[in-house]
This record gives sequence, structure tokens and C-alpha cells, in this order.
Amino acid sequence: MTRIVQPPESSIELLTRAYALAGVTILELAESLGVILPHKLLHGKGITGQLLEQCLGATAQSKAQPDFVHLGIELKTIPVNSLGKPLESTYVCTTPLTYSANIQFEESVVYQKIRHVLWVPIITDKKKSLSNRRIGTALLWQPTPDDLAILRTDWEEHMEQIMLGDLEKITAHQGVYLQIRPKAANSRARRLGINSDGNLITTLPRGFYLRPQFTQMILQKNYW
DNA sequence: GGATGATCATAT
DNA sequence: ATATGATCATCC
Repeated sequence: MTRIVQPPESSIELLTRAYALAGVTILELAESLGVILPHKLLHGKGITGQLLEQCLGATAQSKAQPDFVHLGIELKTIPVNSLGKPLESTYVCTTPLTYSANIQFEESVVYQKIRHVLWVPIITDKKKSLSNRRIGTALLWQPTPDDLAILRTDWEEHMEQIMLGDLEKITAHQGVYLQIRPKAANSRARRLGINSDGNLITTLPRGFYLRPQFTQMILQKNYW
């Protein structure tokens, strides 16, 4: 998608733009941008996030960088029910599977993406169509020290398992706030990884995700 | 009903 | 081919 909106110059400007979208439906947003919505969300799972990126002036890249690089802010749309409860987990970034060097949590892509997030709730009724989902009140958020302590521990445990070459032992059951799940076109997709003997292997691509319990806590703490 | 593992579209 | 944008589909 082409960018027709200039990037916001400050976090305040970004938040002001986001607030102005509260109450707008996805159909209205799409029409204002001249975008035709897919008839089924199955064939346009990422469209909501892409519409928000476009109208908020995100620096449209597919990189391991926050959406607003100059502000260090990541944009996340999050589907919520009428009570504000998240309906899905939140993808963070690709999980490195050939990891070896000594890297600290604060240097990780996970941290760079999570340290400052503009959450845009999308009020969603899964029985209804994408077009009548409605944008909620945005929240500019940073993790608390307690949040960070848990996220750091989760990340360290995941990365240790990867460094030990235990890729096939990874399961979504692991991690308090941050989990690892498949992130691929399908279950036959393969990426390079390292096994417990230190040899290169191919394995299922994975991504880091935030559990809904965590994002629910974020939203409810900040809206209530 | 909620979580895990699987999947779809697009940009680069 | 891989990363980002996510939600779907099935199992418990």
C-alpha cells in the first residue's frame, strides 16, 4: 500500500490522529483510503492493520523495526469484544532460530517492538463482517518494570532453548506473557535452525506472540 | 470457550 | 524467499 499520509512528527501527533479514528468503522476507513475490503477476513487477515498503518502515516516497511521508526513506536491493532477483551494473541516478530551470540533482552527485536506500542482496539463481533468492525480508543503504552521482568524471563528461557538446539521441543505452552508459535504459510514451510549437535537443520518458522491475558491486562489497567 | 498449531495476503 | 499484517480451525 502506498503511503498518502505523512509520518507524524511526534508521539502526541500520532496519538491525536489515532484518537480521531475512534468510532470509525473499518468500511468507512477503507472507503476514505480508496481500498476495497475483501469479502472474507480469511482472505485479508492483515487488512485492518494495513489500513491503520496507512492512515496514521506509518513508515511502510516490512522490517524488524517499529512502525514509526523515528518515534520508536510500534502500531498494533487488536481485536476486542464489546467488553474490551482481546479475541486473539498479538504477533510481535519472527523468532530467530539460528541464534548464537550473546545478546541481551534490551537489544532484542522483541524488546524494540514492545517497549513502546500504540494499541488500537478494533471492536469485533466475529459473527459479523469485517466492514462493521469499529475502531476504539487508542492507547499509547509502555511496559511497566514488572511487565518487563516477566517478558525478559520469558524471552531468556525461549532463547536458551533455541541456543541449546531444542527447536522441536518448542511449544506454545511455554512463556508467561510471551510465547512462540508457528508463523508460516503452512506446516510444510521450513527455515534454517540449529539442532542440539550444533548442526544446521530445517524447521518450521516460528514467531513471538503476546498472550491475550497479557494484552487484556494492559487494556483493562489503562481504560479502567 | 480458550489456547495451540496452522494458515492467508501483501510488501520487499 | 522472508518478514509483516494478522486470524482461522481444531482440539482440549
